[in-house]
Amino acid sequence: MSLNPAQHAAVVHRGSPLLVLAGAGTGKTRVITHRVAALLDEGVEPWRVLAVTFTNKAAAEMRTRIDRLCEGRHATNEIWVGTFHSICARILRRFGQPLGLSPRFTIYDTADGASVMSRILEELDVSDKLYTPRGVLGWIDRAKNRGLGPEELDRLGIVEPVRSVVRKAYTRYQQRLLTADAVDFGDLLLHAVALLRDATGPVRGQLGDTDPVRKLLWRFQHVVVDEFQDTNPIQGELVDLLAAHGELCVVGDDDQAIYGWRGADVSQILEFGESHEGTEIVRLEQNYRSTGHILQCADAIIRKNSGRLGKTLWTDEGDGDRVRVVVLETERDEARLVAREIRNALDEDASPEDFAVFYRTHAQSRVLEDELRGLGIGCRIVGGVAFYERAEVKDLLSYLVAIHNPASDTHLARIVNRPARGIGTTTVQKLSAHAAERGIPLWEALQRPQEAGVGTAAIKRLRGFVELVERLRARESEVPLDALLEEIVEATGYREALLADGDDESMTRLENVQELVGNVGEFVLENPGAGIADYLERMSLAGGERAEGDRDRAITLMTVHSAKGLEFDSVYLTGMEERVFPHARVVDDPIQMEEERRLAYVAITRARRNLTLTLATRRRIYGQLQVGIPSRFVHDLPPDAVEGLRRAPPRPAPAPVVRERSWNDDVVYDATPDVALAPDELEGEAGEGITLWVGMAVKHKDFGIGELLGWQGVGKNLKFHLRFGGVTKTILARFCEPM
DNA sequence: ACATGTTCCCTTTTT
DNA sequence: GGGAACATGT
Repeated sequence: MSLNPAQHAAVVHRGSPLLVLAGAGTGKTRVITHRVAALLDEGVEPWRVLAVTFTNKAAAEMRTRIDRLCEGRHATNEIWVGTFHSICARILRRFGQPLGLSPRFTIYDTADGASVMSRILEELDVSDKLYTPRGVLGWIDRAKNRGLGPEELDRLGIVEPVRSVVRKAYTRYQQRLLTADAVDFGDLLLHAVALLRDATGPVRGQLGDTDPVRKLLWRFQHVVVDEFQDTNPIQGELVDLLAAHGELCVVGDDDQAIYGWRGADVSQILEFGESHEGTEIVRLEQNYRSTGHILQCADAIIRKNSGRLGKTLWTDEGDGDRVRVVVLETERDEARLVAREIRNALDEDASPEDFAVFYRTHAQSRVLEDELRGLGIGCRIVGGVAFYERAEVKDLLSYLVAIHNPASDTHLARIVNRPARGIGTTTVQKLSAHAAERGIPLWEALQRPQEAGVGTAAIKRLRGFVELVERLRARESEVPLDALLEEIVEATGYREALLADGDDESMTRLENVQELVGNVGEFVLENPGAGIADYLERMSLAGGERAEGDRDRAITLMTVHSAKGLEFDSVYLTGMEERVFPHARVVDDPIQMEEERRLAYVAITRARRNLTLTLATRRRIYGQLQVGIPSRFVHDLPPDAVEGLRRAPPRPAPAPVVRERSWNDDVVYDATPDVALAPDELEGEAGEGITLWVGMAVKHKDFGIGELLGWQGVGKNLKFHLRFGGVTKTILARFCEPM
């Protein structure tokens, strides 16, 4: 298939910055890969091309597709393709020494950072109720996303006394990480930018410059950035630095910006033209993915946002089936419906990989997984409670870190008594305090425990531990990584301890340990000669993406966020209720609501042929039964593109009786035979009641007439969120009357 | 030092 | 409802 005119224009444009506004399903990756291939065909050397993506999956796919396009004509492996974080890691390992980092520095994940921070907060002696490690790290992360140091926190709008605490914590945290030869995610970007920024002094570098970092500034003749709408300011600066002497092409879709909460700044794509002189803008609007009806729904959702660059997707493939909306009683009914339909389709020879089930938050996945597995449908759950967050996995990975990087106190402290070897918290605390006092790494304090005032019994055990770690450390260079891990499992007594315990939980842990060993084995197979550092980097940056082998016979369950960039024949978008999607936490903030709307847009545009939106009128949230009403996004869908949904006729004002299962809303589900559930599959019973909807008028005897914003609870505890003029109140429904 | 009990907060979204 | 962090008892 040849490129359409817009795609072609984006591929061949040269000589000035290029902004490609690529709507969902318009062949964005195609444009990027063709552009890179064209550059190589024109004689640009592969090592002078950089392609940056947001996720590892996208990077892998891009590389594969570039390889395929170039078919051995070019040394495509010399192209730099990677995520922001992996590219920064690469730069810092090579050139980070002036910043105090060794080439073998460790990348700390959020949990590692939190463990460092919790000690710092203890030292600072601040209230652990007011200042939690993750809370303070949140501020630090926001600062880092914008390239701000400890002294510039006021630019975040952070006020006293929090600012002082965060400033002190931030300063100490950076020192602590540096002495541990470690960086966190934010540092990867921050340090790389600092390095490159320093190299752009008054003495401008040039080709042939001997300074390695200045050479780097000249290296890339072409830089291509994917998903540019999700970049944060520091990433924007990084891109500008790397493309300082080359040509920059950014690709993205302002309508798919969904990471504002993480510091991404849509204005970078909105204002790219202004900030980059001579920018050429190309719009991709022809959609090759979805049916017309799906696109009509997507457009109806997104057009309500303000501040868009504005695109309208179109297809010449026809309208296709209508988008379905199915209203169910409870989240279990919802899950059963999804499971039943997919089961039927699979029985008629559909492929599992064509199905995806989306939800707003991970918490919603459990019931769905339950019901799907109940019908024998294999599920692949993306993200969620990660394998790599299990205690046993973290323990073993901590052994790897501690062996590889003796300076990493936090990992050493984690494993010193794991499995239990009689080195208790008192002992570890004494050693830590001693190490901090003398300004030495914990590892050194461990070797001279008598100086820290540790008792004789503990001293003996510590000696055993130190010898154990040293023995394993010696093995690092002698055996392959997977063999080393096996030795760790044995030599530390980890396996023995789990076996001795013998209960179900320990057996599960043992299985996880086996799985980790297997995973490392696979990694070594794919990357012969890889060491601890390579594996750990993959773990931390790839979020531990697991082997895709089990993918074939399984359907995919994931949050809408993780669905970005993917497409499926049939998509189920579940939990389409107010306060679920859109999430309760954003309904009062118009800015966040726009992001939520973009999220809905992303979800809808994932579907190729079939899209089903489901919602439950009652749902358990935190174990509390909540009454739900159809999401505003459901209301926004164009009636002609949708089935299973009709407006209820206006009703006379009903009596103000409010009981459980006491409302219907103005959206009614038309049961069609293949979709309907048998009565015995439904939880609870039907009942008659009144109609409630957001925006309806409700009267209260003291406050007068208010506008209904939402509600919570059931039965006697049903409460209304009401706006009376400028004030909002939450009032028990039984004190109110509908108008 | 470890096992069991209790409370709390949680739920956005993740490189 | 449920997991993790804390507290208490042996």
